[in-house]
Amino acid sequence: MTRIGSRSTGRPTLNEVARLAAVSPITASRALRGVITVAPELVEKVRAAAQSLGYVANPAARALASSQSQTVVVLVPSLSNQLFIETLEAIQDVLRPRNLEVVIGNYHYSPEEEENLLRSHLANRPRGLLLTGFDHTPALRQLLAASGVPCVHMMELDAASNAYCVGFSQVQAGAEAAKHLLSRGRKRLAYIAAQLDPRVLQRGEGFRQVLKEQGVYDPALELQKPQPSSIGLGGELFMQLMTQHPDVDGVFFCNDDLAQGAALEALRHGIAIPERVSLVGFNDLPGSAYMVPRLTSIRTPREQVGQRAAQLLLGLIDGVTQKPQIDLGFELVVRESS
Amino acid sequence: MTRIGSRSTGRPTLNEVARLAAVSPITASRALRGVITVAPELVEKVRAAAQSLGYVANPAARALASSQSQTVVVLVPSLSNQLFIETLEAIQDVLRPRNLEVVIGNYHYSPEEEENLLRSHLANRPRGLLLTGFDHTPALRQLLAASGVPCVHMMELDAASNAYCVGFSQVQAGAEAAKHLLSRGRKRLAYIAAQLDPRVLQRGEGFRQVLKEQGVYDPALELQKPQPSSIGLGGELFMQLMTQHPDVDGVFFCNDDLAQGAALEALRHGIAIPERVSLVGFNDLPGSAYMVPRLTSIRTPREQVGQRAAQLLLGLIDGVTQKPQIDLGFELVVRESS
DNA sequence: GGTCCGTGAGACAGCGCTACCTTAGCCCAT
DNA sequence: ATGGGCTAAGGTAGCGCTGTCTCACGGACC
Repeated sequence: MTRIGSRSTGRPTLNEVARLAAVSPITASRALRGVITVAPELVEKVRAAAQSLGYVANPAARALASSQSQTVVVLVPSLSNQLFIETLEAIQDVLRPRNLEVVIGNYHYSPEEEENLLRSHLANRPRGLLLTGFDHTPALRQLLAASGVPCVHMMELDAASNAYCVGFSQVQAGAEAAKHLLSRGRKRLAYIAAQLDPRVLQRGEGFRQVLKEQGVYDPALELQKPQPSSIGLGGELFMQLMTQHPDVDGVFFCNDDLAQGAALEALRHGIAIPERVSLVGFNDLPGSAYMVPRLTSIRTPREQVGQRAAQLLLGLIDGVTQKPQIDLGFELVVRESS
Repeated sequence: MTRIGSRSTGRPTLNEVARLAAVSPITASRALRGVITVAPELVEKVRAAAQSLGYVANPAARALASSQSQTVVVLVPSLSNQLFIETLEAIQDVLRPRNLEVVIGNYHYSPEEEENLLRSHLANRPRGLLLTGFDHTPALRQLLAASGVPCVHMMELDAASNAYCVGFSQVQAGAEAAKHLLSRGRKRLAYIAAQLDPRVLQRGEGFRQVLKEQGVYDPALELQKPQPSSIGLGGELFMQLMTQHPDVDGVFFCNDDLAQGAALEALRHGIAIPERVSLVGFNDLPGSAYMVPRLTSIRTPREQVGQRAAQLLLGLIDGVTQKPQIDLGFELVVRESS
């Protein structure tokens, strides 16, 4: 039994693995990482030794020595929105097999909180970053540039910048909703939005542009609230709209939970959907296909965004040149509500 | 300009802070951590120096030297279930002010995946652990005991073990649902469940026990499916049940999404709720209060579970003796569906 | 007036790993 | 036979921080 130093953690170290495998510590390190050519039989010996000791590398020591951790930081504005959960799952599916730990940061739609989160997470020297959208504080941009850590932005596109991004055009998606409602012969079109993040504003902008082009835009029919979107709020805003503007015959919602709440409230008040008003939601969240009536929505490729963003990031980490912009589009799913 | 070693990261170190503050590095370390008495004026000098250099401590170096990181690992079976999101948010709210980083692990309802996650996360020497329920592999229990890391179990109670836990009695909650339906004069009671995790099984057990006591238990009226619960599945199972057993007059669902799907499907098929069948859900998820009709449900204290579990863990970390079991109860919320 | 103790500050060494440089051995070309 | 280039393995020296021991100092006590 070797004497264990008072500050030791008591668990097996790389040195012990190396001793058991009768190689030098550095060879053991290389064998386990598989980075530099080590004779196959030595690799096998080291692997066996590590296995038999139950060796697990100390990430802190590794990070300190290499000044780099095996983590990827993902910052999302919310976990309550099912949207980001599906994206996160897809990211994990891509990065876990590469032994990268996914660290999740939730900044609650606050750019300042996002900046603080990034600052503290950068201290861990992550291998890569996945950020949501482009709405960051100037200080965050500086941190990002100074850190030199590869970064991919998700959910939005920005042809103007040369940043790496995976997403779709929120403006076009909003426009698509407007065109669809117009194609159904609807003329008095309203926009109900909450949680006014940049993407929601872009959707509204696309919707508005089409209405203006067709000469049917009425700013009085826009109901935008900063609070988080929810089923309850959707019902409330919808009834408010229908009371103040009974002639409205089509509504676009920035998120499906609002549309679901509206559909339920319409049902409760006997407002015929789609006969009197057509509803179009956004994101095609799980419940929408089962509402009464089933909701028309714009399905957004959130899993693919996560998957492709993670793959793009892996490429950047490996130093492979990558196409900076990936547009994954969106899909209008027409159901009974329109 | 001091020469920077080739392996240096280029960012300010504690040594530089100490030099600027004209104290020894160890004093700077103590001043910034606030652990041992350092003269207040020195603390101030060190703080100012750190501030002016933009110093952020290197967590890897700190973890290596102290063989302890500033993280708390939370393992949850799912992120898709809104339930755990609210718990996670509450945990973060308690631990972030204490400068503990919350690391989230999702094991997708697989005990084996949970074990692997814990194994890899223990390598980081976390300050504490928050686990969901008591359904762990034997190897996980061993890891846990061997690690000596403080641990709190969430969502379930287990009076038999001496483990720390914060939750409520799933069995009693199921029983409560049965009693409520019986109190409404219902006799042919069914149980619809999916995602058959231990907590779902316990709810079913409580429900079943009451029915047996009242002599109205019929095993044919239990519909249990292992796949994830969802609105779609709830509608499907409900219609299947009503087709095969048209005399059913009350249904308890293990989760609200199933109940929501059932309510919508009932609406579509003209099955009168609650006149013909009463529905009782579980968890009181966001949409349930807005369904048509509004759903009766059992509200579970998920935010409080997160909050109290985190607080209990903080106490354990600080070495304060704690009451091992915290029962937060649940609340039957009666609405239109029953 | 000397001893003791408590307090605040510093010196030293090491946590476990990997970057960097060096060395040993081999093959091929000359 | 000799030299050069190449590959595989090892030696050395940190990465940046903190645990542990030591020391200097001042006040309290006999």
